[in-house]
Amino acid sequence: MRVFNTLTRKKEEFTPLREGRVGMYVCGITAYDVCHVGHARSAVVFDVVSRYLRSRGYDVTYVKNFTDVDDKIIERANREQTGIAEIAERFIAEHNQDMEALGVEPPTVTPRATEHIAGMIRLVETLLAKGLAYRVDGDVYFAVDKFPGYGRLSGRGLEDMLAGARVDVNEKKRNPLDFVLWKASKQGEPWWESPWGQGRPGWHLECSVMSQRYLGDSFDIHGGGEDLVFPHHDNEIAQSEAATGKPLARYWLHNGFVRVNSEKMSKSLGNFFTIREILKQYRPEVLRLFLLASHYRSPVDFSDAALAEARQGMERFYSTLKALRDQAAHGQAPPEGSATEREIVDHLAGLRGRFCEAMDDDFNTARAIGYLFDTVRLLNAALADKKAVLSRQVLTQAEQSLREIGAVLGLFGEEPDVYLRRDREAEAQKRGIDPAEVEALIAERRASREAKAWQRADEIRQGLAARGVVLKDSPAGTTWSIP
RNA sequence: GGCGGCAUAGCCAAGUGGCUAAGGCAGCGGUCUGCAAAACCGUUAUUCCCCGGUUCAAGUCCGGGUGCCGCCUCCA
Repeated sequence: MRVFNTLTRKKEEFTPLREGRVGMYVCGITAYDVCHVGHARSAVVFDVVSRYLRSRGYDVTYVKNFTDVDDKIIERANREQTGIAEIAERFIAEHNQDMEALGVEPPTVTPRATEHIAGMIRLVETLLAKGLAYRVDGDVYFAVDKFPGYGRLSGRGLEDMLAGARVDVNEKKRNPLDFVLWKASKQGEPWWESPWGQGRPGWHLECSVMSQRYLGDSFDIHGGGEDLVFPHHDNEIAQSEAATGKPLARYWLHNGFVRVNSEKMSKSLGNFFTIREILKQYRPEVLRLFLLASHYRSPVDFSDAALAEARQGMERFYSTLKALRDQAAHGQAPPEGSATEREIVDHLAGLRGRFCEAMDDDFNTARAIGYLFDTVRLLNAALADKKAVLSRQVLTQAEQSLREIGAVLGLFGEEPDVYLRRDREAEAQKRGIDPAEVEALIAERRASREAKAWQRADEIRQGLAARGVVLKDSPAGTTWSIP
């Protein structure tokens, strides 16, 4: 298995510190607002990473934190005349709902910053004792020039950064690039007792403490969005490694951004779509397929057209899954294996290998999904071939293979009938189509067809088609969909 | 200003120097169908932004250019 390591900017062979086990830490959200599609990407990407590692037999400990004390939380709490705990609690609950809806498996541990204040104070004390930090008026800062190799992850040296115009002006800092470990709380801000007075932790500190607490001084994978590379992850490295003298994480993985019209989706730009807003319009797996159809490090452009395309793809998968199941239920189960059956069995036997080959190459979900579509095409061809009746055994095996591999991507988890029904309901609602009316027209058309009144039957079909409703006649009756 | 990334068909997108450049969506032709839809078959990039170089061989490596994006401030 090879993974791209931000630290070296290369794909490297993945070797965990302890055989058979993987410790993974991913930076989670600051709980001050509902999650948008950008958060969904990070969550889905690392969900798939942990699912895949587990499917390869690793015992994965996945830690994802919640930042529940921070300027923005304080700001919102003040605005709403409530406490930061209430705000954090509320948005953590909202986050958890969104993740569950998206089919994201809960991480092994989901620690919160405020549960680890004591550990943070200890880490600051260690850094002070080692002379890597200094105190000013109740604040404690990390002295970046005392840590050789500061900025290694983002690939910038101190000189590079100082040359940049945009550095924080703060009189208290010895070096403009120093960052706060602990800050004295102002009037009305939440605070904890510390050796430096009443204060609160700096943002970077919590991840250093919580990763160490749950995964040890050194662990295998540290992940997050690419915007966290600098300064957050560089600062984590500085704090942790300065304190322990050991490398923090072996592999640093960063997912690319979700864009809107070629711009980063973000709160500050205001160009974001919340997860719940999208899930009103599309099945959760549509969003997952959209996100996983590109490599996790590439940017993806979010748009309704892109989601609509992913929806078509999911429709294709579920239609095949449904066809496999329907035919297995009604099939006559011929005993002898035909040439078509042998071809399918051979193909399925190799599918897992191809899937792993793609995923082993830095979690190439896009390629993996391509292989799944190959399988679908082969199966559809066999299903469409009336001469080649497939045995129940092969049909079931095909369905199981698809589901088993899909599960690693968090796809194909629904019953095909349920998926297709719900998908249609959402689409009907979106377009203001009344299902009862459609059913009534279908009944009228059936009567017309029975009377061979083709003109009226076609009129109904075309009328519905103009509104996006497509009818499909089969020996069992007429069904409808909104492609 | 400093640092970094990306550029592959109408669109999305994979592509680890070497057989015919995955896959999806959309389109077109056909099979099937009363007509359709779905599905299937066929078709859609002599070429991978431009220029130069390395190599027997480059979408893939190197240099230059152009365009887009990100980080350097909270940010997944």
